[in-house]
Parts: sequence; C-alpha cells; structure tokens
Amino acid sequence: MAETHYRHVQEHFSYLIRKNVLKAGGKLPSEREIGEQFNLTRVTVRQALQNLEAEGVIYRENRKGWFVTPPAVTYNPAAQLSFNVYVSEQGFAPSTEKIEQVVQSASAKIAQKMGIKKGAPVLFLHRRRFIDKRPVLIERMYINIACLPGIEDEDLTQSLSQLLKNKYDLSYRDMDLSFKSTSLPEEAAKDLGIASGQPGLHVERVNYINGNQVLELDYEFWRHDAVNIAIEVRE
Amino acid sequence: MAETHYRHVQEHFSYLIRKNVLKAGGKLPSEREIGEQFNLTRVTVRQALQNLEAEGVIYRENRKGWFVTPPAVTYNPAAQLSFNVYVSEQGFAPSTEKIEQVVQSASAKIAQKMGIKKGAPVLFLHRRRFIDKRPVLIERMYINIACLPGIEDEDLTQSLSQLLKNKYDLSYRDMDLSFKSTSLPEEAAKDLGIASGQPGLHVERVNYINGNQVLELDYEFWRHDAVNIAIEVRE
DNA sequence: CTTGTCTTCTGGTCTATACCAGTATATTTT
DNA sequence: AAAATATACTGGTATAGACCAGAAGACAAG
Repeated sequence: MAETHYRHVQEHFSYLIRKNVLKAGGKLPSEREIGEQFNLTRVTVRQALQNLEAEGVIYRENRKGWFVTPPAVTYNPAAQLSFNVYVSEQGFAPSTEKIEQVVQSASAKIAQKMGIKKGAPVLFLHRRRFIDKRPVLIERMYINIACLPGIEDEDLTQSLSQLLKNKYDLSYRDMDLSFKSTSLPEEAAKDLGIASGQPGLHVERVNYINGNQVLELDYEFWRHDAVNIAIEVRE
Repeated sequence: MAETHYRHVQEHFSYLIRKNVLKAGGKLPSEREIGEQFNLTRVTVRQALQNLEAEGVIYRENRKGWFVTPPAVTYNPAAQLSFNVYVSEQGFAPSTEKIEQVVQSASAKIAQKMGIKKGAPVLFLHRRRFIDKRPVLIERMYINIACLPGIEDEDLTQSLSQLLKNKYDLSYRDMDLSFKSTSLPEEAAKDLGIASGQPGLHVERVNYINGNQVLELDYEFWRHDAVNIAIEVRE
C-alpha cells in the first residue's frame, strides 16, 4: 500500500489504540495539535481521522473532539432479551430516554406494513437508548394498540418485552428482520448527536403474534460502531 | 439544518438520482465540472460526494469517476439459496471468480472456530462475486474437508450448496451469523477495487451439520451499498 | 455560593492552488 | 490493421491559509 501521510497518522493512532495507550472513551489530541506533531495540515489530519471513524475505531462529539470508541455490544434481535438485560450482561450500563409517546392514526405506509387499516390507532413510541451514557440507538416503534388495551398508560421508559410478559402474558417469537448499512437519516443523526452523513446501521423489525398478526413495527438506527449483530439459526 | 454549500450539491444530485434523471450505473460529471457549475472548490464538492457515497447513493471507481449505485440485492443468509439463485431471481446477473483454492493446515484461530485440531487440513476458498459485472462480495471460506472427501477436485466456481446437495446429499440449516458494519480490510477493499477505508458490511457465518459439527466457516465482505440483509425468524 | 459573561479551544466549512497516478482516447509508428 | 506512444482527463493527496459556531473553563458580579 502507498505510504501516504494520512495513512501514517492513521496507523499511528490505530496502533496506540490497539495497544491501549489510548484507552476506550479517551480523548485524542486536537486536529491542530496532531497537525503540528506530524507537520501536516488539518485537511490531511482529518482524512486520517475520518478513515479511523469509518473503521469504528474513533468517533467525534460535535466541537468537543475525537474519542476512542468503546467496545461494541453484541445484539441478538431474535433473542427474547430486552436492551437493558443484554447490555448489562455484557458489562455496560444501559439507560433509556423517552422522546415521544403518542397514539396516532396509521399512515398508509405503516398500515400496509402492519397489515391494519389506514387510520387505525397505533401507539408511536420514540426512544433514545444509551450505553454508558453514550447515545447509541434511536428507536421508532409503532405498536398495534388493538392487541394491547391500556398500554398507552404504562411507563414506556421500561422494557417493552417485560411489560408484555407481565401485563399481557404475551411474547413474540416470530419476526422479520432487515438490516441495512447506510448513513443515518438526518433526524436520527441529530438525536444521536452526530453529523448526518455518518455511517449507521438501520434495522427494521416486524414482530408477529398468533402466526401472522403484527404486534409491533420497529425501526432502529444504531451507531455503526456501537453494535455487532449476532443471530443463531436453529431448526 | 444548516444550508451549507456541500449540502446544496448533495441535495441536488440526491434529487436527480431519486427522480431517475441520473440512472443507475450512470456517470456523474467530474468533480471539477461540478465545482464550476456551483462555483465551489473541489474540496467542497468532494465533501458532498463522499456523503452521498456514505448514504450508498453513488460510488466511485478509482480515477474513472463517480457513478449512481444500482439497486441493492436482498440477501437472506439463513435461506437455502445460492448466490446465483437469489441474485438472478431479483433480476440481476451474478458471476463468480475463483481467486484461490488450496488445501491448507488450519491455523490456531481457524481450528478453534471450527472445533477441529490445529493443523488439520481445511479447504480454503477465496472467491470474488459480481452483480451485473460489478464486484460486490469477497468470500473467504474454510471448509471442513473431513466432511467432504474429494471436494478439492470439484469445480468451485459453482454453487457450493448445489454441490453439497448433489454430490454429498448434504444440506446445512443450523448456523451462527454475525454482522458488523465497518470499513473493509485493505485486502478485501483492493479485491473489490475500492479505496480501503470505505464502509462495508462484514458477515461471519458458521454452518453446522449433525447438530454441532462445523462444515464451513465463511467470512464475507460486502460493499455496503450492494446488499440488504433480510432474515425471517420462525419457531 | 450561584449566575452570567468573556475568552479560548474545538471541530465544521470553505477558498485557491498544486502535483501525482492511473484511465481512456487519440495519434503516430510499425 | 495492429501496436506503441503521447496526451488529456479522472480522482487521490496535499499545502496554507481563513472564518464560523458550539463547548468549556475562567472570572467577575451579584
């Protein structure tokens, strides 16, 4: 490979992070400092940093600086585990913030995806989830309220799957999953406090009960560097 | 959102592509031409193009230019379908190139993952796969040769799953899947003809037969803009 | 002690320019 | 007609500046 200047810087920090000299969550020197140290312009330094960002090795906080990416959490969408459970199990501290909760009429698109009538009431739930205080996931969920009378009055900062089990004695197993690696939509990026245009992982999930009735339609937007997906297929 | 110059350019081409004025596979004007048209420097133009690339809307070919990304293929790793089948079914033209095929001794890492002894013979298969002549996927497979006597003499440009079914009357259903969104490793990026540092999708798959015997360990590196993953979970 | 303000530091955006390294095409030579 | 060569064009890498907007800490006023 060509030994360009930005690759040199890239390898330098990649090495420091691998060797744990720069620790997870730690801050890198400012772009200007790095530039002085290597005698390079900011443009070149930024090229190196942006590549490391694409690798998921570092990330930025708007106008604060560049930081070392903490280890990613492993997420199995097919498992019957709530965010809180699997995040804690892996040694991290989960938290959840409810951004919006409202009963609304299903749009044509949502109705079609959920197999319900357009205009039928659905519970829209918009949450932001954190790992060790770092926002990593935006959820936009559409819940088939017909299946779950009274759910709109519950505390939905909590785990939904727990609530379903305890209050309704329901659990879903059948689901359709779809993953797409793309940049985050502008709104999701803003909610995660990162520049839109940054890469992300988009998960779409449809949960079924009773064979083919849609319980919930779930759009998830993850920081690409915060999660690995793992699924076990057994038949 | 702030109306920056690069966002303006970004929206311009995003619009043209959405409206199909610029068609899939089509070429964009050169960076210099775009710069003249909008009265911007190349640096600013490139910022816009790189964002569109992250979205998966356009892609580049080294020193040839920028092109409109064709539609992505939907891939269900859990389905019993070969690349050739699901790609053709979706209206694209698949092809495969064998880069390397060799019987080698399992390294410690590979042996551990496959549950075999270190040094045991495995068939390593390195392939590049194309959709409509565009390289989209690098496969690096380690096949448990003990399960498949004589496989090293077969034509491995063909579908492996077909071969297993026809010659050995074998099919795997149980598997572990792992997805990770990260930049492509240097070698995989080179094989795909793209700059390393570009985003990609890394799939790791372990196929089992007879409950827990590993038939095959498969590393896949996809262009992030060429594929959507879809899985149906039914129990 | 708290509150508000100022200053400094950070990354975000942008101009203007330069040279390099592959690609593709036109041109010349054989 | 085929092969070798020159040339124009593409993105890739890099310099040297500039100004802006948000974050954070120092500091003064209440």
